[in-house]
Amino acid sequence: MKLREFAKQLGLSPTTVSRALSGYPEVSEATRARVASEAMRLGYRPDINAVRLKTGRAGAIGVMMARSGEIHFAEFMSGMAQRLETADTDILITPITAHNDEDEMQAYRRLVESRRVDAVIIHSPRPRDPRIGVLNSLGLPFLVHGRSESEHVHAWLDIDNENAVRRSTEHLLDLGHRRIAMINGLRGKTYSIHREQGFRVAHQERGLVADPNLMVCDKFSDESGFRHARSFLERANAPTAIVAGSTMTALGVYRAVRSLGMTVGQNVSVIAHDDVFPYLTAESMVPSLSTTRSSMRAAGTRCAELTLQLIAGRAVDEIHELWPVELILRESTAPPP
Amino acid sequence: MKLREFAKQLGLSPTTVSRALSGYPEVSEATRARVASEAMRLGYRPDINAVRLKTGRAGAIGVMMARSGEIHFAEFMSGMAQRLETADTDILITPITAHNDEDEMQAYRRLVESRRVDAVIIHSPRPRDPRIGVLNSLGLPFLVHGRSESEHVHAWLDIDNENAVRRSTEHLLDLGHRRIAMINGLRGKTYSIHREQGFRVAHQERGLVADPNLMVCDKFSDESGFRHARSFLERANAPTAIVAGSTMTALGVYRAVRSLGMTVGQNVSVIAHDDVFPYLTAESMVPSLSTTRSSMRAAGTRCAELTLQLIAGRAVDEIHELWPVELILRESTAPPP
DNA sequence: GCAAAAATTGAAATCGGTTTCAATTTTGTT
DNA sequence: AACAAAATTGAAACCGATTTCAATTTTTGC
Repeated sequence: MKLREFAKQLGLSPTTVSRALSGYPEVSEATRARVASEAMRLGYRPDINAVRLKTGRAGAIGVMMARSGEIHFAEFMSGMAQRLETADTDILITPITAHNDEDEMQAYRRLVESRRVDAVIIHSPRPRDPRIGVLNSLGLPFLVHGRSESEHVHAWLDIDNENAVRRSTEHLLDLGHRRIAMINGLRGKTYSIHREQGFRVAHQERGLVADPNLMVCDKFSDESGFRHARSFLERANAPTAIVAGSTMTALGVYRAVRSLGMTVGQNVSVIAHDDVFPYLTAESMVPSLSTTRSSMRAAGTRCAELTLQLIAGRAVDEIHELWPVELILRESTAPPP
Repeated sequence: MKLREFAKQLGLSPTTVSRALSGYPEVSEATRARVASEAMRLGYRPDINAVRLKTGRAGAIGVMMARSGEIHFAEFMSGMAQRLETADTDILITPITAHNDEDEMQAYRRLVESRRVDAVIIHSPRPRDPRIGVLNSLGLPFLVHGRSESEHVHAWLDIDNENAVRRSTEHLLDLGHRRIAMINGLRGKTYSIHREQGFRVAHQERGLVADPNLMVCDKFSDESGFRHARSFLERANAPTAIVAGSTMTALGVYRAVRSLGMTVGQNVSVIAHDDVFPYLTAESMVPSLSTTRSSMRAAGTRCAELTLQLIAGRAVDEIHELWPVELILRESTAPPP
């Protein structure tokens, strides 16, 4: 059903009907109500493509998806979707080849040239992330999930990674641990750098120095957790505690500890960052895992909201959110043996 | 840059330029080449919304995303994205409230009425899935990832769940196990029913009967794996082997076995279905996990391809693919003690 | 060399809405 | 009751492409 036809059935002009449905003030309350109820009854809904062509709004937010499996992706998206459900805004997934900035930026250009999205959200930035400059010069609004140190002001939402790791490290130090290892995220990402910073600062406050030999960067996976934990624990002067980058990493760490005949929470303490996945919960691990917690889903919801504000014209330099992280102590952290 | 302007720069009419770019035959090779190279140089790209309005194609495939965390989601999407990268087709995520069919069908109606997608992909169907009838009557092309027994013919791609579980169960029976438990997926889903069927058939072939007390349905998660495995293993007449629904479930099962002072691959055998997640691999578990394997990512890629064919007009009743599942034996399965 | 056929190009209509601007009706004021 | 102001409605232009149909140019056949 088209506007023409629908308007004719109502005995009104397309103009009035359009205005009634889009909530313009210059249409009488009576007609508005009638139009709305008839639209519902007859199932009329404007052709989204015509609306977009005319208004110039794409009605979609783009999300770049690296081809490599991103474990956080589904939760974040699900959070976004929840907010956008009522905003008449779609989520557009654009695939990009992992670790290829040139490719990704080409994809942004395409998106802009073809007016497919009103804004994009980018993930896991690095301190000097070239994407930010490109997006800036393209004039495409964007929100960074994470932070960058780019000279261009940009909207961002990040969790307080530095403080998170600082607090978990302090907790371990308070318990008496002195040799603490850290299995960090991907090298070069801002969040990894912040976490490392938190790790160092916690040591420094107590006049200690974080041992560079006990710090490693890698992707978040069960396998990498296992491999690095094992390598740490087999050393002569093995650490008594491990800070893990994610619950998935912690899983591998637990396994490594067990494989050496030791017990988590007894011989070795473990603490990890938890993005809250419904299928893998820290409290159900054995022993239950102490974590710093921050919901990826909530971040997705909020990022969607902020991006909508961005599109609506809110100033970029007003949009900066740093989320605190909860420290949740469970059984996996205890004084050293 | 608009078509008008771009055409003027080339000294051609918009008509010719449009034809050249869309690959129509009635434009000379020389002009086509010139148009293509100039478009590249000047960065001209048709406004996607205008194209869509005119052609009536939405240029997008819809995917319904339940609000609950779907662990498979990211891998599947990533596979889809890979295929669609070169097809000028977007992926549109539409959020739906989990377990609320009415809501989901309302969402379909909205999608159709506003011409937002050319087709949708639906997941995890049930044998008599009401969504199929609705989509059918709406005239919106759709592909089912999984299968239904709906009276309406529909395009589908599924993995051979029955055979997968049948083979893993046969393997356990061959090893000498006689009390085998199964932790299945969500009750009512077609895949759970097929898996249960495979479990039963494997028993029947050998003149045995699958014990209904050793079969349970639940979501795929570490926690549910633990809970059910524990409940099974604490019984008087405990099973000597467990068939788990996913690697995530197997994780919980492993944990349950250990928590009772037993060892996987010694006191208890475990086999699971593996959808191949990059962050949790069966071979790196300890002991390495025997699995039936089928790549979720590959399924996503193929579903995207089939959906494109569907949009291009391929007959629905031609599109049925049943994928075989690999059986991969590792250390977690061994003869009963 | 010329007519007919084939190849190539362009003018204008169209997709389905939104929005500007003008016209009409209603309300308020004296 | 008469007029100005405010509220409401509608006609027509427009968003930026595609595509029909007609016009022009080039090629072919004899």
